[in-house]
Amino acid sequence: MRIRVLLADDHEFFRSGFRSALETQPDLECVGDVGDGREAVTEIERLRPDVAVLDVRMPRMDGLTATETVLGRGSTTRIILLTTYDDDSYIYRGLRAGASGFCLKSMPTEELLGAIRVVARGDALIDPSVTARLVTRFTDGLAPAPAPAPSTELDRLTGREREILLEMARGRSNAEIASRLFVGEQTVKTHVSHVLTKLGLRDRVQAVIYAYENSLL
Amino acid sequence: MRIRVLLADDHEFFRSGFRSALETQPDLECVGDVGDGREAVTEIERLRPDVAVLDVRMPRMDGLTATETVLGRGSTTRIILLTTYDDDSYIYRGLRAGASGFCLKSMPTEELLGAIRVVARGDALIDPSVTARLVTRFTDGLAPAPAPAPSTELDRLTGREREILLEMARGRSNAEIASRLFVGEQTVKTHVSHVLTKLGLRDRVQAVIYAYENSLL
DNA sequence: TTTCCCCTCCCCCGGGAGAGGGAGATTTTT
DNA sequence: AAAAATCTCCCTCTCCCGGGGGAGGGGAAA
Repeated sequence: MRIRVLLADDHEFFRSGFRSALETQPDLECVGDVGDGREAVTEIERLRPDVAVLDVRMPRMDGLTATETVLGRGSTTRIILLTTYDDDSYIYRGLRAGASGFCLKSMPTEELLGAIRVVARGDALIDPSVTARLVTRFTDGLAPAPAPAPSTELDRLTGREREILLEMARGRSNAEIASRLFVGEQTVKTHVSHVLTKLGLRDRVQAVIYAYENSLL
Repeated sequence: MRIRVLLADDHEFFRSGFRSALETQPDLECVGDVGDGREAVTEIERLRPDVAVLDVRMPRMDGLTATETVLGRGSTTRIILLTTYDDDSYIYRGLRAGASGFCLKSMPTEELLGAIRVVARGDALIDPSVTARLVTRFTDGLAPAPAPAPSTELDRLTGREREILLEMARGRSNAEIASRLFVGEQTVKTHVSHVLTKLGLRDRVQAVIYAYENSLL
């Protein structure tokens, strides 16, 4: 039985190039290719492919949301997410959504085809550049968590955590925050960790960006 | 006489897909494809194609610089620049450089092939969605004028350093910046150090704040 | 009362960040 | 032709950051 693959990418050339690469492989079969995330959801549920290769960034619905949608509805299709550059924040959300693989588009053709076989047999494959820390976070934080409402995210922070976030956003180090708030640096670090985890951010740099983008400053 | 086309893009799939699409067209001919900007310059000057389709983002030299280079040297090759989504900041520079077309990679194949014919006969073509963003960029970029305020410090930075600053401001790690700009991580660290020193900042967190406070984002 | 949640603090550990130094290549300026 | 600037990459070293895991006290809800 050949591995049935669905491809979703908004670049037509990428799709056609991928298709021809798949057709050279006796054990792989491309059952369809679509150009946006909503079509991807529809086709995955209609065709039930073994593996779906989704671009992270697509019109109408991105690959992450598409992954959350189909897996949230109980689909057994394995998902490989494709991204152009390694952006950890995408990867985190993608893995939480239940994606089995995360690859770079610049990856050589053979490796990409190999990745499809890997996830088709049930294994997970993450680009080496992403590390074990994301995997471990994935395995224990594995609540479905499908709807990341933007305004609700902030409410999940406690009062102290919001304070810490604002201090971070002003560019202060943990030690500085600690002395300003009259607590130990360890305490600050704990709060910082919670803030990052709850908001799905990687480090304090992204926390600063979050604060500015959400008009907290 | 067939229209002779040169293609430059760092993604192998994209190039091969594009080539096969071109081969189905009796009036178009792909005279070469290259994977980076410098090769593009070399090949444009050697092969003198009618149209060159250049990805904006490529290793060694980006499509914009390549455009500026070849057109600055008097080449008559028409340039179509390809962009993905998020690099609107480059559009303006691309048009100034004298590019004849500006298209999104997600554009349907037929339209892209049509665009080649359009620019080959001397007309200009800009993707509608690109135009839209260009307009909004103009309209809300009018009020603040040429921004004389933050100039003194900022223009002490070299071009590369400004690029690095923007990358930092988007929350990217040194490794991510390195892969996006196709240079080594050591190089990025050097630039980052220079940026911090020149702007009198302590770390990249403060660099992000600087970028937001000075409306660089 | 028991069970949470919040705030506080501790340890260990890996990895990234940034300083400081040097060096080669290319291009531009002088 | 020589000097300066820019971009690239290498090394070592220190320090902060963030994850994992654990723990105690206090207040609020069950």
